[in-house]
Amino acid sequence: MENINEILNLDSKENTSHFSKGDILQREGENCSKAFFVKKGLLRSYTIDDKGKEHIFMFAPESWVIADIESQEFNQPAKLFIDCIEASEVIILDRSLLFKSDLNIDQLKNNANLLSRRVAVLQRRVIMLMSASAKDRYELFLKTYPKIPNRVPQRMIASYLGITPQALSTIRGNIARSK
Amino acid sequence: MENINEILNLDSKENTSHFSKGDILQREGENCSKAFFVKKGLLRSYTIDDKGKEHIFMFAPESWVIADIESQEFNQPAKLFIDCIEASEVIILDRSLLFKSDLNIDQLKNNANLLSRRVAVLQRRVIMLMSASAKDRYELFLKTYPKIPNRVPQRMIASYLGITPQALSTIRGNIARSK
DNA sequence: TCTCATTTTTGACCTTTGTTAAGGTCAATA
DNA sequence: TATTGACCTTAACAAAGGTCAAAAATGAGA
Repeated sequence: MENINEILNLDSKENTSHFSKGDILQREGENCSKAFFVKKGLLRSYTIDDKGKEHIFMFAPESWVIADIESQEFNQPAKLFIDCIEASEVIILDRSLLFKSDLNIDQLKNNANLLSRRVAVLQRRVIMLMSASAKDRYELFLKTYPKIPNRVPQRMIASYLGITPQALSTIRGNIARSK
Repeated sequence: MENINEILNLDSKENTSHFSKGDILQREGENCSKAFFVKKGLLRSYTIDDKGKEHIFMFAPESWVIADIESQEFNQPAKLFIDCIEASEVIILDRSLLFKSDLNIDQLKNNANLLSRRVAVLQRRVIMLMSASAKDRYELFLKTYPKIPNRVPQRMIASYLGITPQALSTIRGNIARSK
């Protein structure tokens, strides 16, 4: 993702927005033609279900792009909230840039590569959710995102893994005890 | 996905391969530089875990493309098996076509759209796996893929939903009884 | 430092789903 | 017809994870 700035013809100094911890960049139900490139800090996207429970869909630390691609793709109001876990510097990208502007061939190819990456990550996540126990999912998460756990409260990790904070606490207890 | 043939500069008559029910197009561990466009029939991709249990990652009926994008993206041997649930006619696409050949801008944009669709579908699946009960997942599956259930044994639907065939049978029993 | 709110841990109990095993249906075929 | 094998259903029991509640730990502000 290193040259996303170039890809999108953005001068990062001019286009950077600053947000505080807890600021909400996108709410469920809003129009969501935007994507967010994280220069600094940490964002997350999540849904809230019927029972008011949060389900974290992804974390976006430095240099990641985060957006509600499903809703954008089908021209629907946002299904995901996006907010700041830490104070963050963000470049707001208009989604239309990705497809409708006059990008050159290399830019488009790079674009396709970014999307392929995203598909790859999601493929892994689906398989993990289907086949692995909560404990295995937690350990895989620690391996895959070694820098995130220290920056995120445990209840959010639990939410990302699809379990309750209590279950995660128990799992951590078991792991610690068995060492 | 209607004009994928055109996108990939393929003459479908010359490039179509025929397979029988049960034929395996890709095995775990193989090189997987290929993708498969289904002209007719039904394919599936799946993993087999440590305990020998199958986990179906996706179904691909007519006009879908199926491939192990994760492994391709990271240049690894295939993690997924791909085989035929029904006798099928398939166009075998070389993955390199998607990025390395001299595609024009429109083709590349279409390409990006296909990938966005895929991301969108996977986003929905992840959220579903994290937040919905097995019964809700089954009912959503029926709504989302109304044509597939009749063509697929129930144990495969169970495998796609991430539950055992017995659990699915019980759920179906409950649904039938409550009507 | 003290306080208050938030987060994490722990435990008792419950629900959902997995496991194992048995029996039933149906189609292909000897 | 009898047999085989794949698939589906049912049920008893086990295990994983959820729910509820309360205590302990942590942390940000005054």
